[in-house]
Amino acid sequence: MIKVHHKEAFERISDERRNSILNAGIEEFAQHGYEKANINVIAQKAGISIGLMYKYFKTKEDLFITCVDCGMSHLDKVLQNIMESDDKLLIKAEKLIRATCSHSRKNKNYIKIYNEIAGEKNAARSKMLANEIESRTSALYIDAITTALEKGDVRSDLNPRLFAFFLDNLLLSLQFSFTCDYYRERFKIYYGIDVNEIDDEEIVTQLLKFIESAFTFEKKKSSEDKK
Amino acid sequence: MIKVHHKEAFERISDERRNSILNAGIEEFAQHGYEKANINVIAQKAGISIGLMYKYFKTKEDLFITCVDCGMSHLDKVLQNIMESDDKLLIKAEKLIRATCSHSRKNKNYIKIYNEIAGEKNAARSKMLANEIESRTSALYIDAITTALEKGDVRSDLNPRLFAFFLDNLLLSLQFSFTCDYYRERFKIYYGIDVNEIDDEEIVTQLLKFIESAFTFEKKKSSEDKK
Amino acid sequence: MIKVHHKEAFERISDERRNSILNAGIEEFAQHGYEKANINVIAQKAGISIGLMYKYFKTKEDLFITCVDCGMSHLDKVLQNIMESDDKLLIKAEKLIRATCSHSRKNKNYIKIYNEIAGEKNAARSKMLANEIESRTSALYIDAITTALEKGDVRSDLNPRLFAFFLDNLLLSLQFSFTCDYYRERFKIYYGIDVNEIDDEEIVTQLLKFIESAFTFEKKKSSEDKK
Amino acid sequence: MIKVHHKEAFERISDERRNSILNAGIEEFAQHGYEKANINVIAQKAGISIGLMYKYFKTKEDLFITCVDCGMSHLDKVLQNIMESDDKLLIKAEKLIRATCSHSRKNKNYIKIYNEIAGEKNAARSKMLANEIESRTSALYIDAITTALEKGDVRSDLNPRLFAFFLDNLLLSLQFSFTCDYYRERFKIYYGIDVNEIDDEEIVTQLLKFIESAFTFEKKKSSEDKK
DNA sequence: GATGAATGAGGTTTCATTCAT
DNA sequence: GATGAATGAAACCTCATTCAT
Repeated sequence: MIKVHHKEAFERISDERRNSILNAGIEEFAQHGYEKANINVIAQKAGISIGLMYKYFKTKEDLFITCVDCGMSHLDKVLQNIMESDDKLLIKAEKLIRATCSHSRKNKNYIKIYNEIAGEKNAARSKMLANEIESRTSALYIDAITTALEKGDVRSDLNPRLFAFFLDNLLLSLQFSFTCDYYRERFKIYYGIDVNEIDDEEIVTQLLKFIESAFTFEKKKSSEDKK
Repeated sequence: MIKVHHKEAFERISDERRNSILNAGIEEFAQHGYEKANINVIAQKAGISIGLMYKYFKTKEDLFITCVDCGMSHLDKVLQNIMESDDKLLIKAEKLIRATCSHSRKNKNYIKIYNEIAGEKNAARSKMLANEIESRTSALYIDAITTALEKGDVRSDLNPRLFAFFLDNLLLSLQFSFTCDYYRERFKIYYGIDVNEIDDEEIVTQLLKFIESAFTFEKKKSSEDKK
Repeated sequence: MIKVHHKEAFERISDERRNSILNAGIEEFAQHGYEKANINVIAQKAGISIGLMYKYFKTKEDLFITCVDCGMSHLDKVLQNIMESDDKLLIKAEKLIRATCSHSRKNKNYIKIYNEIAGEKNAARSKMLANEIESRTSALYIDAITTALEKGDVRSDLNPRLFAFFLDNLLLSLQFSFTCDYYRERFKIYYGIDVNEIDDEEIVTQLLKFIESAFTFEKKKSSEDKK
Repeated sequence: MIKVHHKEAFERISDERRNSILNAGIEEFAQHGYEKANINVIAQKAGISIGLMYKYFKTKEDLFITCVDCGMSHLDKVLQNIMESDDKLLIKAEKLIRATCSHSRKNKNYIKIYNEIAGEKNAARSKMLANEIESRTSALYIDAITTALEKGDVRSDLNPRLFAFFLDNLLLSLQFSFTCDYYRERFKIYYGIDVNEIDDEEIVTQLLKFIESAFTFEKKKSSEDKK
């Protein structure tokens, strides 16, 4: 489904070399952002010649997208695991929050690259990337909520697509707050403490409360609803 | 309080020219991002020579930050208005959501610039920008929630700083979804419809539900907690 | 005799302003060298507008030459005083050495400007400057030596013009060693101590010995010449 | 011992190209001085692209210093040869003077570059360059004089470091007088004839006299000291 | 006379991409 | 397949000089 962004040659190389290239690329793109990342440096870090790099990827952009795909597939696996269980929605939510915390702390570069594409200025590329990255996740969330809705596990008046969207927004922002410079500083301003000096438990608890209530609370219809 | 990032000469010019420069800068930075934005183009759009541009700003970075400050002050005024009222927290929240929608639709470039700094890779600059931009907003949110907490208007077991943080995360993500290419596409994937082809009312309603419940719901302690 | 390098207007201004301009120019040119010196900065330091600066001088070059002339005239006065006395050559030499030391220590910027023109790359400008600056000095030296030669005060086989040249070379190098970065470091390498941490007496004594002998020694022709 | 100022790539190229670059650089820097020298012109003269130039040198400054080192090493070899002989000091001096004359006439650009660094305004760079360039020479001179002193070949009351310094000053000034515009004109003013229209013999003879006497003469202590 | 805003050519440096070997 | 030397367009920034007021 997802279009590949590398030349054929890239498929014929050893896993070791492939990983070495992807890791070098991810590191460089995460550290400096797309524009300032330097392909020649990536090739050097990966231990291959720049000429060979261009045997594997037609452009810098293709290398970038391939790195993005690689980073995102990691995240995807985590989600997939959680979402395919039989847990109730709120159990899943808790798992998601915990997974978000630990994954963000362990894989900062993946998140940084995610943050980089969140700033993408090119409409066409945005479209392509969003579809590659968000389709599966969004479907998982929407399905889970829809199911919960059918089972009566959540309030009946919620729009599953929008609630899925809100939920992901919260997780997305949290991810960035763990890894990206601006978001980290912003978190510190809100919470008062640097994200690296806290125990995640308080955040998990509070965010879970926030989500849990949002999903389960339902106003009594009777009285007056703004009228 | 906030350090200025322009030379004195910039203060001596006519409002017309100042705005022309800021608008040209905001447009260029919003469209292309910091790295690819071209100072010569900005000068041209603003109708001044490049030499003069450097009489006003020492570096491209300074011009950028000045544009950021300009864009952010607009947003700030909107917030200030809403938050200084006597409304209850949830009324404020509703106003905030509505303001976020309309402001985002009207001032796309400001939001795009905000998105640009959210991707900042330089730690020092991130710190500086976050403090310039988030300090006031966060204080307003935290205060409002704390007050509501004291009045018993919201659930008693919430952490005001974190709930403020979550609230802002939702609004932030919403803003970006209205304006930034990647987020817009992501929104479309979740909601099914492009953000430009919808009426905001459904979003306002749903997000308000989400927030309202999160803030007011309180589980009965006694009975069964999980179990 | 010396061509002026300023516009008429420069002659009509007050001494205070003239000095302020010259001092600002001398400082800037001494500190940064001709190429990197900034006329706008000089005008600022001098407390006048850049427009006015160009009412006084047609070009940066003219301002520079005027500053040079000003600085050199100071040195000239010192020399004139010493050389017009009735002292014997070696007495004059000692006075010259002492004057060189003290003048260099007190008027670093003049010497630095002198050093700047010693590096002049433009042949025509070099010619003009050298004639403005060296003519009088050289004449004084050559005359004094010629006179001493006639009186039998110095060895009979010296060429007065060349010995004057050598003498001035020694004084020139000494001046630079007191003030110019490269020469100062070079002095330190030779002498072992920074020029700012020494008493001049040892230098005066030794240089005087060097010169005195050079001027007065005369090998006996007859006897053994190297044998 | 001396830090290199080029990138590795510069070491891997052919002698022909290396020389072509160095010569182009030396010519440009000698002709126009550091500030006005144009890297693009150097690259063009050397027959390479500007991009490649920057593969060899990180900055204009590094290219300059490399050119300086190259030029200075030539001079060094000449000196080394003369100073390592068993000749008496004055024989060495004569050889030095003659070598200075002929080397200066043949390698004007090296001397012009030397003159350029003698005008260096940056203290740190001055220090570095002086130590790279003057250390060896000064040591050779000081050693030779010290040895002569021990053997009784020179006057017993001279300070070897200062006399070495004076000697080098004379040679330095002579060098510049052969090649640098300002010094050349100054020489003409002193000697009456352009340095390019004379036979060096007179200069050699006279300078040797000057130095010889300075080094060997010793006043009788007893009799009259001044007065 | 005096101002200083305005100009714009020009120089250093970066880096994606090509191609001969 | 693999190399890495080579290219050159493009961007930021400086500053001598002009000129309208």
